[in-house]
Amino acid sequence: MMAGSEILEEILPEGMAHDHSTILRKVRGELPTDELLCDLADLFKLFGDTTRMKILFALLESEMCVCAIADLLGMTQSAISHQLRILKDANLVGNRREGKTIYYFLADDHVHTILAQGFDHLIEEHQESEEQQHEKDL
Amino acid sequence: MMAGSEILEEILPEGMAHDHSTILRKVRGELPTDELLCDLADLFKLFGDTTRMKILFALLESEMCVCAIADLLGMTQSAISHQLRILKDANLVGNRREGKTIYYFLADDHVHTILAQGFDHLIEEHQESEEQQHEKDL
DNA sequence: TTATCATATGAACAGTAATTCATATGATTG
DNA sequence: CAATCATATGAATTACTGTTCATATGATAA
Repeated sequence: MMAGSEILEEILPEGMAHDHSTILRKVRGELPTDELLCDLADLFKLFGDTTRMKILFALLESEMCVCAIADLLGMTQSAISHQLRILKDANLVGNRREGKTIYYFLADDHVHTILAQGFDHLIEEHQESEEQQHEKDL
Repeated sequence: MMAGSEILEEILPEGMAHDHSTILRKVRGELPTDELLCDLADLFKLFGDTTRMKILFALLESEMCVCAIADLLGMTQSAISHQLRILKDANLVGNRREGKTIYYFLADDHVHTILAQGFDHLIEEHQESEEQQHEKDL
């Protein structure tokens, strides 16, 4: 038993104390490529800003021109324009020109689905914390 | 016609040139509260980092101890520990102790659903760009 | 063409967030 | 108890990101 663990230590690479090789092999095989994981993180990053979140929710209701969004959020036209560019580069929104004004709209349904999913998580989490509060009350 | 637009300009608040009041009223009514939108952005922010994304995908396969994750990602134990704390504070992961080692696991199914949704978007987008490439080829 | 409106953009600045380093905690073993 | 292992944490550093400011572009109307 003691002798066994001594042998184990010799086999393991230095600096690593206990054995995760089995799990590591399994997980390594299932993990997506680095590139895909980065792309995925980059996608979620877009939803990880309050301003962009507000813009997306607004566009969920109706297409809007830049200054309308700026007015709605009480922010600079420039700030909104910068964020719209980021959203457009990621193909989350599109735009069309009508005279001087440019209208932005959601590019596809995925935005709606992703937002809804996040919503669900928040709501369930909120309900859980309410339940915990309830348990404390008893 | 000209007189009409002059009257319009008088009615509109200064600095705002064309009329979005109708759309603004509609959208303002449907927009969630600032607090909810911030919470939602904060949630997505968690998925918006490559390291955390990798950790979550790893835990999707199996619960893991901190040093196994560190080894898997080729990163410092400290870095992983910091990120795990963030994920735990947000209730996305939980942990259990077994002797000296602490195992982390996904807290609920929402993580899986949210990640899958993001995945779908990426894949569809990728397919679209392939189709566009195809069109160019013809 | 000139003036104006709507939007875009680059540079600068400020706030945020991830990693590293050193160290602390907490559990186990001898 | 001392030593070691696994993990956590605080401070410092570095990199990134969002907003602002000034200005540019592009379209329309006079």
